[in-house]
Amino acid sequence: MTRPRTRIQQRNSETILEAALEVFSQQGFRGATLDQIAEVAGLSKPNLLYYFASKEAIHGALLSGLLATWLNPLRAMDPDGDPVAELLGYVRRKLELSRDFPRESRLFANEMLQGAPRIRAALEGELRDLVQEKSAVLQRWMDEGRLAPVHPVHLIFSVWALTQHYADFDVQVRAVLGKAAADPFPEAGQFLEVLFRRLLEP
Amino acid sequence: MTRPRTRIQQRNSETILEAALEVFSQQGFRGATLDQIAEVAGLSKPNLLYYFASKEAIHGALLSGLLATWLNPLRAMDPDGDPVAELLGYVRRKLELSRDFPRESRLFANEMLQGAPRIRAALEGELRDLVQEKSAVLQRWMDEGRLAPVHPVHLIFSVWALTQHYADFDVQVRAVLGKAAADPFPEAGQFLEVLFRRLLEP
DNA sequence: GGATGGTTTGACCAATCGGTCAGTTTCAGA
DNA sequence: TCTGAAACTGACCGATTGGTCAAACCATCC
Repeated sequence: MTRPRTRIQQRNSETILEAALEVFSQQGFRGATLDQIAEVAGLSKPNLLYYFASKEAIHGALLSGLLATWLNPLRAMDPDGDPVAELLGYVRRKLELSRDFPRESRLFANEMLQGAPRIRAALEGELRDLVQEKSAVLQRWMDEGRLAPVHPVHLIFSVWALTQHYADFDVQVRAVLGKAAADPFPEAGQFLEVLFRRLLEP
Repeated sequence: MTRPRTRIQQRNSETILEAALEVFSQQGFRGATLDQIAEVAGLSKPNLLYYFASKEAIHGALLSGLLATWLNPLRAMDPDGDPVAELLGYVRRKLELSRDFPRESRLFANEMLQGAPRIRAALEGELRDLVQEKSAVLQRWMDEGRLAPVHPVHLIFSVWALTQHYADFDVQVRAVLGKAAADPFPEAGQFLEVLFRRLLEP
């Protein structure tokens, strides 16, 4: 919450968070060490702790704001737009997040695997409320016959699962597709569009 | 690989692996400690190391065999069966794995998030080969007009993503659905059947 | 009862963990 | 150029880590 004031504070805080994201997203909270983060950041360990009070504080700084970024694409789904186009747009934006911010996705996944000890409250509050709100919109679209009927909450789950898979299980995806296919995301985008069109077009 | 001989060895080996699964699946390899595992197992730490040479050995014993269990449902997909029924059967069996063995799923997910350092070879070998084989079957079914055309490998990815999501992100699923819905799996099963029917029925 | 081999443990080890602190270096503004 | 605050560091701390080891325990068969 503390706003960096000087240029040095600004730069070093960002450097530390960037390095911490790299390490936390791969090792999880307990598996990551301050020495690793310091080395990646190119700073000394005491210097890290000059900018952040503790390991927990660095992790917390990364997590806070992450959920918001994560939910923005869903929030942007317009109740007054065209149902299929709106949902396909949501899927596309979510997939772009997986492509452009895979480490953030893995940080989130790590937190989930550990039982979400640090963001459970946000899950049961902010996240739940938004899903309920958007589920109601989806349900209305289905009632109006503009979207094929399906369980709206599980529909949202399916968007999350299908898009995050390409970030969290990136190694597996690339291992299966082989080294020939450099970038799996264009294909994934096409596949997901087909999937959700067939699922949802009335 | 060492086969337990006496009854005590049998029992304690199983107890240790059971406890290790509990801890590794939640904390990841680096985050887990032998003390935690020993406490969960109800054994002393030196006694753990009497049965397994090292922490790495315990983790390795869990991972080996896991991939096989994980791929069995896909392996069981019959090239001579009815296409839609075969794939829906695969989805159902995979979802049952998520329901009955969520810790194994999370152990696997943890390994993926870390870049699969210990099973990368198996991913690029055994896993890749099986997916290629089954993709060819799916492609043939599509060519024969018995399955709607779609990228076969990404189709398999989608089965993995959608089913494993209910194990790996269990906390999130339950947080969103609220405490009212005790068991999300029946609904999930129905949703996935609808999804794959609409996607694949010609 | 004694011998034997599998089983268990308390005490211990070096290495690493998150974190502290006294003190030094660097920088911005007057 | 001086000065005070900001930035940085080496050395260090107690706790925890994975792992070792000699000694003790225990069940079984003679």
